[in-house]
Amino acid sequence: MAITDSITWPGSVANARLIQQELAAKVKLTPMQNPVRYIAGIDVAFPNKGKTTRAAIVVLSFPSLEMVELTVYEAPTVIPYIPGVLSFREGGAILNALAQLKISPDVLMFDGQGIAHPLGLGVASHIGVILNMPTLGIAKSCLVGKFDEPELTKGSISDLVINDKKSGYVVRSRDKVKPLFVSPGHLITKEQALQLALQCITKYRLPEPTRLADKLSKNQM
DNA sequence: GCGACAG
DNA sequence: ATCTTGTCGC
Repeated sequence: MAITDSITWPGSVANARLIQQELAAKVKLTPMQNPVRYIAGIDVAFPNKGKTTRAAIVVLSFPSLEMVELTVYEAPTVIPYIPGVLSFREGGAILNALAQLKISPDVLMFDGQGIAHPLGLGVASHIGVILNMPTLGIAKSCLVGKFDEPELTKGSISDLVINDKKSGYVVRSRDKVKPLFVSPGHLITKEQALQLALQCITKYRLPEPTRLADKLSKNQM
């Protein structure tokens, strides 16, 4: 798919936060209008002791969840992991990987947060605003917010509350596993993000898009 | 000052 | 996240 934008390190964490603040103001949680035919799963791994940044993307048909395309993009790692500014570490490689895609997905699912972020701009929201397309975040742990532990059975859900606002959901995707943190990224409602996540969960903890992207990023396919 | 902290 | 093999639990 055609990508014209890029993400580069702003020089400091303070500058990164300023940019996040600007972009966060552009996030729209309006209902996704078009039907989802293709959903992409995106994840990034750091092999070679972290020296290499490898972004992996899989495109699945929806709701059948059949893999129809996959791509990987590698580059030297430039930014260390700093909580809160993850998208600047992974964003560049993700955009380059997306540019290699032949099929244009209708929505992008990320391994990380959407708006459930200190400044309201997790990696899913950041990429969504830049590309002006629907995105959602599926994180494996909590970054910000309060929540009641969901029941231990698969399908149990509780609200993720940030600054007294219901911003996303905590989802038990399998019996007795650590819950997932679902939040909308851009151009999608939190309810739609939850429904998409639920429709992509099969027999594993992670939903198919990010589960397969994770495997691909680690050369396990 | 202290603790928390996506991947 | 990464480095790593087998192994315990459902």
